Amino acid sequence: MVTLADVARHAGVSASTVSYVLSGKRSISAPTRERIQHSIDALGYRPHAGARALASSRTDVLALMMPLRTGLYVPVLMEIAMAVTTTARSHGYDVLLLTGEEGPEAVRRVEGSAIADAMIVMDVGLDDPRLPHLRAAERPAVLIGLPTETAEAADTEGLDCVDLDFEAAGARCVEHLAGLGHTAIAVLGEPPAVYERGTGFAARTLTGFRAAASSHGVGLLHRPVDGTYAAVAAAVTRVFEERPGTTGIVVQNEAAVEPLLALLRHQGRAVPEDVSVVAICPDQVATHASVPLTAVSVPAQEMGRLAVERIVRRLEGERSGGTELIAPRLTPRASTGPAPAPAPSSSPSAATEDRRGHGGH
Amino acid sequence: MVTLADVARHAGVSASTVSYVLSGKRSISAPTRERIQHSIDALGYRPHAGARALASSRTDVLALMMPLRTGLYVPVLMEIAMAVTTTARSHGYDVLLLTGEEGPEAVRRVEGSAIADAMIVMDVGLDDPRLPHLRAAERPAVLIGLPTETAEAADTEGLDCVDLDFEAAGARCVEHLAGLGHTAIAVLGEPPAVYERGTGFAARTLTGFRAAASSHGVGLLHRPVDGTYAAVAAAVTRVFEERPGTTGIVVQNEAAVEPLLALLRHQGRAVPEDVSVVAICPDQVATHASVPLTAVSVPAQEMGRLAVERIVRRLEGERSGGTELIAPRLTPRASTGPAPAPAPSSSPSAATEDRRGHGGH
DNA sequence: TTGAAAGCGCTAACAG
DNA sequence: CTGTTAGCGCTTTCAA
Repeated sequence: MVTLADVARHAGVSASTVSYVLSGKRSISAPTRERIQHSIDALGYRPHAGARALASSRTDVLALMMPLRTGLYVPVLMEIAMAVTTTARSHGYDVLLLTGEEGPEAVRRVEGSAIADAMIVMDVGLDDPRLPHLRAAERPAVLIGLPTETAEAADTEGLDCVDLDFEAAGARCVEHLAGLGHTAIAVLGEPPAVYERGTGFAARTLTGFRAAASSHGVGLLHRPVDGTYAAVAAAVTRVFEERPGTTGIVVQNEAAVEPLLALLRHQGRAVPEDVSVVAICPDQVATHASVPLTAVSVPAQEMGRLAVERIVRRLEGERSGGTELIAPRLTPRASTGPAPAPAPSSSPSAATEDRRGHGGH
Repeated sequence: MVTLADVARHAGVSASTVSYVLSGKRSISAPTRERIQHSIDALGYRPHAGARALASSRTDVLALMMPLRTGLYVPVLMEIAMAVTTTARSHGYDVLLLTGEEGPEAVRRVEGSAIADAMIVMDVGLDDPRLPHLRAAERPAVLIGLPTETAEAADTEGLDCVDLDFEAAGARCVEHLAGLGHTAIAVLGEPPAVYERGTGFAARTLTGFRAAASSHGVGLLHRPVDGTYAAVAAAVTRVFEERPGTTGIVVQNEAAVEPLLALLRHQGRAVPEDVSVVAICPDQVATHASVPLTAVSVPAQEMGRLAVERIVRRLEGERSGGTELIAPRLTPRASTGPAPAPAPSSSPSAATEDRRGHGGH
């Protein structure tokens, strides 16, 4: 193995000089620098990561905690992971992948063993058991997600968070439909398991849906669904029985998109003439669906990139930056249109919540 | 930070004794061991990964090279990655995730910087530029995939490989259909890009398709397709124009599965009465398809697990284990049945290759 | 069964 | 602008 000492000898300088050429932490005369650089190339020298970590207390590694739990849409996670590794590399960092359910234990492991300089934490839950450990930890952490139901109630003290503003995203979807005259809307949400474990983004989106429905006087039904045709069919069928006047559907569940469109087709409901559909999903899914979908895009890449940039800044000494929410962007496509002529009478009175009807349909 | 020296002091022993308790590399009297263990717990000691790596030349990290290139089905990759991290943890290893197109450079980086003890390499191409570097490297590597078109022609000297036997898998699909009396078969393959860059598994499957078609006297058309409805429709339509007698379709492209089934439905071709469909895909996809698919399953988890177990054995001193192919398992489901009554005359003469017909249809 | 001590390869004062 | 030197925390001979 080629060591720094080898390079120093080869170049006829001291070890520290070589080290400083590598780190750039003090100025070296052009001639020596070139000579050293030449020796480095000639010998094919690479600094030993462990030695460097020991001496400098920096590993140049970021830990990515990505528990892959049921109900999550894998391609989005993967896209985030890719963006994280790519961005990290461009800043000189490698990425250690932590999946699995180690939870708090993994946090302690990273911290205690100095395995990574910082952590990026995904799939954040409302009462995430990792958070106390993250706050207590020396190393900085950034969450992709928020551990709260609303952006305001952010119990985010000492934690950096990056995420899509799902609350605004949910509201935006409802607003879009309300603006087109729809007054009865159904939401096909993430699988039940996702809500049950209190996943932050799902909870926040729901908050947004409800707030917008309330303020626009729109009726709203919310149905978690697994991403199977059967589950979607059951949910949608029930929705139309319970609220025959439903003309707008918001779907926040990538796996449910095609089943939904197939079902509507099957039921003879035209999109968007009979039913308008808005999705919250990656652009890729929205544009490739069998009907191009009006959608708020989930900017997976941007989330990964922002998280890394945030953490890198913190590692460079910057103070905690609090919460950074990406503003939702809704792109109108072929799946939404004006509400069809309404049934004879109707007098939408006030806000409406799940399973609590409001008069008029 | 709690160091080994702290523990030693706390327990009233020397540093080396603590180290040996941790590594178990020499016998320690029960009393001292317990005392030390108690100190470790009391102080919350964790060995410093960098220091350990420096002193022992072992990092307890495995590098996973997973370039995410276009045309690959992400959930399968993710499943492999998960299996890798999980299995690795159960053996005491962490996983460093390398995506991106660094290729050979990444291999050198891992090797030179002693960043990981071994590498697991995915998305192996026929003439993969990383291979020479892997052979030259000190650290062991295992490929998930084969860099060859056939299992025999394995230019696998000094490389460990783990994979599904895609060649046998391809053959198995054709045999299954041939056994049901189908004599004209079409293959919907991976996206063109996958073949163009010489991805090993796609090439090997094709080899298997062709060999089986040849030996069973079955006509075979092969069409790479992107996973879009339009691409599938174009390919299938052309197939039925070129070989109207086609009654069997093999699909090796997860994204094309639903578009294919939708198209057949749309064309009024019943599955399996008019057309039998066999897939090569994860069980998950086969069972959740709108028609449960007869399929050779892609055992993503098993591949990841085997790769790690293989590499762990090598790190423990075992010699290179060569190539290990998982035997394909075809599960009959609802998508295949006997070939429909054939057109009046036919005299299948001999083997048939892509785009070269054989008489009788 | 335990200790003492010499590094592993690098960084970062401290000196010049 | 460059060299000297003292560790970083752990493993592992060599001794006892």
